[in-house]
Amino acid sequence: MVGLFRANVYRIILKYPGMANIKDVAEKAGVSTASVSRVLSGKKNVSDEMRQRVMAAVEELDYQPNLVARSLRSKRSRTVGLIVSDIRNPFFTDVSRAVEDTVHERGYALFLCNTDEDPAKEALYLQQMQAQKVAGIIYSPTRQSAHNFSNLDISAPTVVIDRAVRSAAVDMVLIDNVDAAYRLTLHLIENGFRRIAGLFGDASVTGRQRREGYERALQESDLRPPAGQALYIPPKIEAGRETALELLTQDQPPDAVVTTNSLLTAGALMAIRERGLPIPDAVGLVGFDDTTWGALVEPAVTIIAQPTYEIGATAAKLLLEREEQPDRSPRKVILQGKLVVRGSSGPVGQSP
Amino acid sequence: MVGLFRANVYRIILKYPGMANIKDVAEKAGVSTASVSRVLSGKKNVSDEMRQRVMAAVEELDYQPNLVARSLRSKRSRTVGLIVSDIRNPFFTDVSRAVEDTVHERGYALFLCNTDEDPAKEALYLQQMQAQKVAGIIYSPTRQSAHNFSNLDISAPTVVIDRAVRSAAVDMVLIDNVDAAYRLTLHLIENGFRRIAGLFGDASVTGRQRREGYERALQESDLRPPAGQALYIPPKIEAGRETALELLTQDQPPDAVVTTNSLLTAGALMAIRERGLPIPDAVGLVGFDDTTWGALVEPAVTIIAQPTYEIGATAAKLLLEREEQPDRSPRKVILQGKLVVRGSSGPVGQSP
DNA sequence: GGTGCCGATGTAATCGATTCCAGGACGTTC
DNA sequence: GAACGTCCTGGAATCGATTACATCGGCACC
Repeated sequence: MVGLFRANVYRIILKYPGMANIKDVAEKAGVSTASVSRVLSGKKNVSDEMRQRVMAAVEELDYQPNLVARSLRSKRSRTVGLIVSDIRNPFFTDVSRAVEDTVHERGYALFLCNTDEDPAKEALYLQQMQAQKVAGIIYSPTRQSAHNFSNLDISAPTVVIDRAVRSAAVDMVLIDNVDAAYRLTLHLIENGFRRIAGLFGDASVTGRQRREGYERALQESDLRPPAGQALYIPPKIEAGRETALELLTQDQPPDAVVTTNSLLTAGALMAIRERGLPIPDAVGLVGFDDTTWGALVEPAVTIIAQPTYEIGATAAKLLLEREEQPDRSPRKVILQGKLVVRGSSGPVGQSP
Repeated sequence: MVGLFRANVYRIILKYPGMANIKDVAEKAGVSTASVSRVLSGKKNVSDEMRQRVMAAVEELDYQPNLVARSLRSKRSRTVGLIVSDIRNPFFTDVSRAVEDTVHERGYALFLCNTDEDPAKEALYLQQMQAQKVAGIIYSPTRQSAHNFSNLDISAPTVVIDRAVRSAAVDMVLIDNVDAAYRLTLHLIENGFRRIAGLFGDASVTGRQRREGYERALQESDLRPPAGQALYIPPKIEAGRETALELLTQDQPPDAVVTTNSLLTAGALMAIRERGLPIPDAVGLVGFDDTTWGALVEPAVTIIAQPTYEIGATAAKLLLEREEQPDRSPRKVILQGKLVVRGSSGPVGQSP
């Protein structure tokens, strides 16, 4: 007797609330589970009476469909995965927010992963997401993966962001990195800087592309990267700081530094401060990404503002569009960075 | 004939690679699916020969278990949900990274949601996560939800972070906000500030607690919040800026401002700059959270550094522990913020 | 040698939905 | 009134795993 009572309590706890399943709803409404499913999935060919009875039962039982069961049977889920190197990079923070907003509007949930630019971690996450049967993946590949993208056997729809890949058979949302870095560097040259060092991220293809734009701008003005002062380094604040410290101690230090992401910019700024050099009079500084701090430091830092929110939102839209039209030909959306001129880039000799 | 051929191609595409299921593995190995499952789940009572045959078939077919099917049957998933107000708040960015690291180590994936402090969105996300059958939820509730936490009928294991809730029946990871704000305010007083304004976030209970610490510190020194200068406002940069601008225009402006999160700190800093007031000589400024920029602006901002990574990691560990021991009594982990003294907080009249 | 236990394996039920298919009711057409 | 199409509904298969239960062989014990 006691045993039975216990069992009942247990059952009640387990069943209530929100634990009713489609069978319970069907019973309560006096219809089949097939009909419940039809009503809930908004199919037509359902009578008004049926619809009402089912909805009443749903209300009464506080029924919530089990999404796991649903995706098992229907072979698709309302979940998308986002793979970035590190969510703490403000660029990816903003992108992730945009992605989440956009997919959420359409009833999708978001898986988030950080790869730390580690191809092994990346491969693992890609596999895990596919095992979870995500509807699609938004993905910022490491340099290695960008190279052999086609070997990655990703079967889920994929949108690549921020970093171009070789394979053309995938949607991409990028900015024109060569052009952005070109404009950024040109701006320094126009303001009178001549020995322009460059700190480029070594983990992704964006570093290479941005270096290309940097070199092109120098070339066109008959300048060259100062020897040993255009370097690929890990995209981390500490690496930026240490490398910049070293540059600034050399015999012929640079009169300006181009950096290609906000972490390197922060590191370089710290180094310049530590050396006690006035910006921009002794050293100019420019970078990428519009961070909170970039506008707050003094002088504020000249940067290329990437349309982060738009990148994330566009990627999410492309992905969900592909759900509808799996065979649509792949698109490559190229957005423009915006040069935001502030105090850190000169002109030389005219700062207050 | 053509039709048949097509069908085969389609099947091949669908099946390969990585599309083998447990039945395929069982057939290839010449055993039952039950045995495959037993081998893969690392159960004992499996012969060596069985293990080898199954593993060989798994290799050969590049089999990956379908996690959706697995969680449907076994009624648990290796996914945890994280619900924050906005991932772009540096506090939550860091926490999310810590959570992801920690759950990933144990083979779990992470769902991320932003509620924008909107109880409706929050309720929706909570429901959605439970429908997805997450293993647990890490959750930073809005003020409203913190109040009626027990009414939320969350059936999944939950760990509340950052913001205490009324119900004691849930794990929590918090910092001692009253004490932190007390120390922060006391520090200003000790440095000679007297008219200390306060900008407190209005969306969460942390704002209230931090105000309590602020008031306590003032009281103990026989001071009071300047009339109309201790305010609850939305935790956004723009709100912080506008409110601070207004404060600084009053007849008797504050000689220092306490802010309770990094967004309000940034806003207040902008306002002080716009008014052309020197920090800390005309106005002192202190806040919460150790952001990149807080150390880079001049003068650098005195703050309470919250142990963000530890908070996230601890919350994740508590959650996964509860998987093992569902009936363990709830724990409340209280961590300490660390006062990081920098230039923005004085002492008055002695800045270089 | 019978009994009982244990370890290894297979068969089949099960999780909770969707979806294929069959069939009944009803209307239309010739 | 037979034939046919359409609309609505329910029964049952299905998705791909886990797991309860049954079976069987071998070994120890009395």
